[in-house]
Amino acid sequence: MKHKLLPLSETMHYILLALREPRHGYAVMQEIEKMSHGDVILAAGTLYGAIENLNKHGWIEPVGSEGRRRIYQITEEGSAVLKAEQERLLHIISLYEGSEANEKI
Amino acid sequence: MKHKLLPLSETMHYILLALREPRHGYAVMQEIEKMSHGDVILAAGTLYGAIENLNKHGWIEPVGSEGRRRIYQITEEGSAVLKAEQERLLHIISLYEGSEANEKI
DNA sequence: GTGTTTATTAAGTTCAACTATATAGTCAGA
DNA sequence: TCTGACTATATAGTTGAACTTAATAAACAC
Repeated sequence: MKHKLLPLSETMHYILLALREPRHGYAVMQEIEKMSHGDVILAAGTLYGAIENLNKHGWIEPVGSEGRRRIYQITEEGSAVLKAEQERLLHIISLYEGSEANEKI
Repeated sequence: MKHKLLPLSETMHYILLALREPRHGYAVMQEIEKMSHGDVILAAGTLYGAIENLNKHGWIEPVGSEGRRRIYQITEEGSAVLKAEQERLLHIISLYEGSEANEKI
């Protein structure tokens, strides 16, 4: 599953995590702020650009709309990417000696 | 500790991890290939550019040389960055429901 | 002595993420 | 009701990390 936008950037990663539930762009922005305890606040341009990009790659897809709002959700391919990303991160964390995650991968 | 090259890219992250031991550029390249089980193979341009950048930011420093080889090692500031990065990754992993790392952060 | 590995440098390209701005609807309070 | 804040999306232009490619050169094996 080699792909040009792997490894996932923090932006892409959080958007995919947020879209495990169907959400429109603005709601994704708010969910990410919440998930990250306010550490990650995406600018509008970054958010909508990334959504367009993820949609183009088939990792998320539109699943309806409410007025101006366009609702997206992660696809099966997107979920597979998330799973691979989780394993990549667990591997990197295992390289920190003394880490609580050691010996897990 | 807000910084322009945070969050750490995979490249920067592996280089810092490799330089917890003193190493020259080429040895860093090999260590990263080994650490990542061959998944991450840095091109020469990427590696030396990143080393220059990390040195400029004070996260690694030259600690001697052997002929053409210039040996670098992580600084205290670099170690602090690694620690922060570890925590960031553990937090993101905790967002995966059912993950073994859940409830750790 | 020819080819491979070691070791570093530099030029030029790509694209995600950024800033900044434009647009427009909704909604609360003065 | 009008003024500002919030909701919601879009787009133009900039920056810089990571990439490809290639040049240079020493050391070593065959």
